[in-house]
Amino acid sequence: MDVPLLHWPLERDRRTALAAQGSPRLLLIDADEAAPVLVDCLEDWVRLPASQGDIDARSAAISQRASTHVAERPVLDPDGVLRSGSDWVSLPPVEARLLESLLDRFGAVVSREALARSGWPAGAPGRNALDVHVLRLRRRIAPLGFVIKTVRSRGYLLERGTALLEVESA
Amino acid sequence: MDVPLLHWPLERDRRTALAAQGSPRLLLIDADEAAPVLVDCLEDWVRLPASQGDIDARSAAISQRASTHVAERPVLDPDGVLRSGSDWVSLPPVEARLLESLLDRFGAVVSREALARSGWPAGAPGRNALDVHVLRLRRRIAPLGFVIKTVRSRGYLLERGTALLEVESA
DNA sequence: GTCGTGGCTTCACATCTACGAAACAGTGGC
DNA sequence: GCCACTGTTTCGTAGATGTGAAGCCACGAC
Repeated sequence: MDVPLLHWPLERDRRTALAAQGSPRLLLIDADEAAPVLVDCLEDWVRLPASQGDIDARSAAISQRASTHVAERPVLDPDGVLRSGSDWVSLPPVEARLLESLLDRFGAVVSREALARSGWPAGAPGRNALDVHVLRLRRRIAPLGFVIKTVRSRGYLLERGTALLEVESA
Repeated sequence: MDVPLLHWPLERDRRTALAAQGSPRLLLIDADEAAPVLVDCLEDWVRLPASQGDIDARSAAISQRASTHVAERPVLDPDGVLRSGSDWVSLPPVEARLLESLLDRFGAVVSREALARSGWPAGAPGRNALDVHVLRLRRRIAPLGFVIKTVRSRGYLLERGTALLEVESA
């Protein structure tokens, strides 16, 4: 709901990071700074000084757009392409099957056993294979704004990322 | 290209009309007027008095969004001429048939097998012929701003190129 | 507290396959 | 003969999958 406010051009890197992960953001620019070039619909800017009302209005507009543009859950088409909004990534066969399971129970826990069965119907390979594929899957879907949470000793759970916080500490 | 400017709330009806037909617009609101609630991505507003620079910046952003939102795809003549806007390229027979398939499923994956069938209805030549023709097709359509993405082990996908960084070699 | 262990994460590596790209050659129209 | 179109060979590279090992962390035993 809250749209992160950041100063422009001071927090240029943060803006780039947010844009890359498809998160909404509102740029606050100084009185004498040139207007930034917007990169997508999830961004807006206000020139300082600005009233709280204006800032709130623009935040609300961005939030609304974000909810229109970014679906609650992604869609996995039969070709292994995972889509969310206008973004997409292609998933290799094993990961596509894993994600299909997670998507069937979006927001709920899927046990490791169930995941392994859907990933390898003919029987799982080594014990570690599932872990590694979950790791790879996590990295692949991160740009779309989704995360796979671990529920220790229970399984995994797919949900939307919290979008607002993360700025990379490199 | 030009985004209509209209006064808010004076031209309320005009705004409604433009919104209804999906046209972009920029609202100019008086200093003491509350910020309007935006209805879609093709709208923005500035509080008066505003610099021409700010107005231009927001106009440009709206224009850009408008062009992004319109799922523009190229058109393929029966003669093998591919058109997009005012640009066109002529495609040789095999490549024209390949592109026709990709265009039928614009934005979605087309399998290599399906492509091969449409390119060579009588039967595909060597395994590599498709790769080479996709390569040639890519180079041919690049100037029009379209790209063919590879979805490994699944097929190919036609979509619009991302950036507008026109490289015109004279 | 500390220690150990199971559960999970991450990296490094090996293998195999799919794809990309250049270079070359044959064919046919003009 | 020149040139566009087509197809083939060949080589290089990036992606997909699996395995082993190191490390971190929570939690219970002590």
